[in-house]
Amino acid sequence: MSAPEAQRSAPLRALRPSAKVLPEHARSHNRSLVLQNLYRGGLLSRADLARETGLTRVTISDLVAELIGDGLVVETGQREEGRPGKPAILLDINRAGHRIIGVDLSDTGVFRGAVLDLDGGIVTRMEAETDGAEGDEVAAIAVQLVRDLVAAADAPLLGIGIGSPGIVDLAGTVLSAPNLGWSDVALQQLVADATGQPVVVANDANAAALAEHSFGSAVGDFMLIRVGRGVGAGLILGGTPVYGSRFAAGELGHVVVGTDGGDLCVCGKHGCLETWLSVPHLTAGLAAAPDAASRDAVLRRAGERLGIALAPVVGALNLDEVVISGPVELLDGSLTEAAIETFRARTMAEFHGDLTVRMSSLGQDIVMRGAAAMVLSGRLGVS
Amino acid sequence: MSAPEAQRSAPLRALRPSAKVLPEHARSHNRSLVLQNLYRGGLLSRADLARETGLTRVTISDLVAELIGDGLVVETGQREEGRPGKPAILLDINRAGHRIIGVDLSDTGVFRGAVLDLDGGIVTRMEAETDGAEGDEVAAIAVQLVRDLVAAADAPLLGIGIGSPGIVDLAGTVLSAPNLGWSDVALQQLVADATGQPVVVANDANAAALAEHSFGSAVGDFMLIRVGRGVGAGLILGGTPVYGSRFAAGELGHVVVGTDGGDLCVCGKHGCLETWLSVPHLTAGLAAAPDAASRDAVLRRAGERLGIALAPVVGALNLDEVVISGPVELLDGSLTEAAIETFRARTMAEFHGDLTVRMSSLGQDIVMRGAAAMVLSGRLGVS
DNA sequence: GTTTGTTCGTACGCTTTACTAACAAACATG
DNA sequence: CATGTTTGTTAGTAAAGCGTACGAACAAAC
Repeated sequence: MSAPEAQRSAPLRALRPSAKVLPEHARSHNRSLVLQNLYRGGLLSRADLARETGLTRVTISDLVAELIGDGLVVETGQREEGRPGKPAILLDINRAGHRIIGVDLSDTGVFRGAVLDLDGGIVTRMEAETDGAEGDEVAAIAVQLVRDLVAAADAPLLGIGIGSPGIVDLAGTVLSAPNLGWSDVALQQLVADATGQPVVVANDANAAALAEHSFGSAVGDFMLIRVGRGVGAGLILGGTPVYGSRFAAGELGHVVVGTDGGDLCVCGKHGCLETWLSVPHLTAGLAAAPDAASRDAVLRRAGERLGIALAPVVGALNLDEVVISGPVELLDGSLTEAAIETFRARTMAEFHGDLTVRMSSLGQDIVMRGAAAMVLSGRLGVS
Repeated sequence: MSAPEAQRSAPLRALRPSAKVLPEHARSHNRSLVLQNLYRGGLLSRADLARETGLTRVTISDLVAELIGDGLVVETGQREEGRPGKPAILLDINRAGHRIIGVDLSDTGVFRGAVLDLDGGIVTRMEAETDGAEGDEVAAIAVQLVRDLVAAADAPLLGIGIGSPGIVDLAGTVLSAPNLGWSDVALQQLVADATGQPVVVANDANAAALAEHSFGSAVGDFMLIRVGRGVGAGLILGGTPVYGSRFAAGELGHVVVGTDGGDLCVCGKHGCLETWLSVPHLTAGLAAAPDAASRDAVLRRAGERLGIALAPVVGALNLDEVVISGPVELLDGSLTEAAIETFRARTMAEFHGDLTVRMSSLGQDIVMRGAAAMVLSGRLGVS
């Protein structure tokens, strides 16, 4: 869900400077590998981990000892099985011992946040009305919400994740978010200073995509289309989010779709994807429709436009899946069906026929949970 | 340039199995790091490399000794400068001591190959007519061409790179290339068995994109559009090629563009990108045009369609650059101009205004040179 | 009840890797 | 000629993972 405007001089993403790699980096990679296996499967023994990772039992024991020392892993008892041999000591991530804070700044008029457990489950919810505030004022509201959440956490925090609208660079600075009146707001720094916790900030659609990747059922390469006040997308290729050279990847809302005009958009163009698909336009269209059939036509038209926009992107990237996130009552059903039909009619089944298009199952909390997934990914290397 | 059909049950790209990392992997990474710096800058001393990479002089000396032992690096004499201190011994990649073989199978009726030096310069050219052969027969022609090139090489080979039309998986098997009558042809294995050399096979558009990345002026994230008998694309994000989940990334030729119909395509749909942009369609359109003005209109219409197709892709990925490769007399000029204009009219300048669209400067040899770049990348880690 | 085989986790020593510290060689400058 | 600088190399050290070996704990077979 993106802002209609962004600053022209956004910094270029630094090209991978090809840094040296030391053995200790390998160590930290293997540490993450252990955590990933524990995170997914859970309840594995050291010997299981050795088999799973290819590392030796000795190395695994060493890594696990380190992780237990850091409080990230706990022994949860013995495996009770009728197998011969010494019974295994089961390990798991210290799920009860840590919490994550996830915040969603993308809603209109309200900031939503939560204390989450390591599985993305919500422990405590909080909201803060923004009352049309802008700039520093609304930033202060966000910081206060995070402070309240930190105070409400019932276990040590792993970190704080924030999904913000607009363009966000890799340092967690919101380069531009017109809806909040933000321009070059160093949100990550701001919240880190206020709480002393590790903070990750990313675009809300990217966060949502990560949630679908971590907690939803998305596998492989996929794009998440987020429909709300605007239209934005988050993209995950090979397990890694795509940010774009100027951090504006997924800014699809103001791309013109089709060659037959369309409504005038706030950006000045006609036929932007937002003029077909955004929630305000959809609800307006539905309200103006006299009967059920024409309401269905509104939804189908929007779905068709989505399919038209998807075709070249899926063609270029050969995606596995497109996930749609937003109000179910609007998006599920005719709209999604029309999108699929249109997409299929416009691409070659041999290349892209196995693409699946579906609604997200994560509902309203998708950004908060995605923000939590960002923390998991950053702190544990779990993806 | 891709095949109109591909098999339906293409294998899914294996998802990163999250392998363990050993210190020796770090070593090989640092080895590549040294080679990359030498490859680009050239003529650096060990101390220079240490400063450049952040590794110590000791480690660099060790790595360089290994690389000299492998014949990949040579000392090229002392630096003659009026600086105090011991004069530096300059190093460079052993450019004269190695050759690469690059092959382009994407042309109609002829396979083109070359012996190249490490900078992508062409030392010896060869061609082989295919005379409409198909299947195993045409594969044998390709293998023989490679054999002849190997025999013609005047220095030890670093490896063999092949750019093939169609869908190619990571193991170098051509899953599908209708123009050649290929289906599941293990080309890499075939050529490796015939020559005993390291072989890399990839889609021709991906190879071309890599050439533009390595030898051309493309920086950052970009897409290369290859216009020939068909239309295909190669995509490089963050310095790495994008293959797609079923290796069909870049298969844009049979995506329908626009919402106002279009000519009937061989695939059965109307208005595929190929029906606007491919060389056969362009030349046919130009031949049918009565005067210069209407010939220009043909080119502009094609450019517009390209711009329409580009808009959602660039929007989703926030690319820096789009490079077009193909017959200059058709593509450069009105067509490219129209593509740029159309693209700008359909996206937000604030997000994607700094996109550049231009012709490739690598000409006809782009695929062969890209194939050589694949070898460089695979064998030296140079990208 | 004992033996056998299996599995688990750990102790020890070794190899690889890159680092720090120190030093000789070679040059410019005063 | 003495001094300072830069280069490349020679030790010795710390980290990481491996292979081997071993004790502990259990099931199954006799």
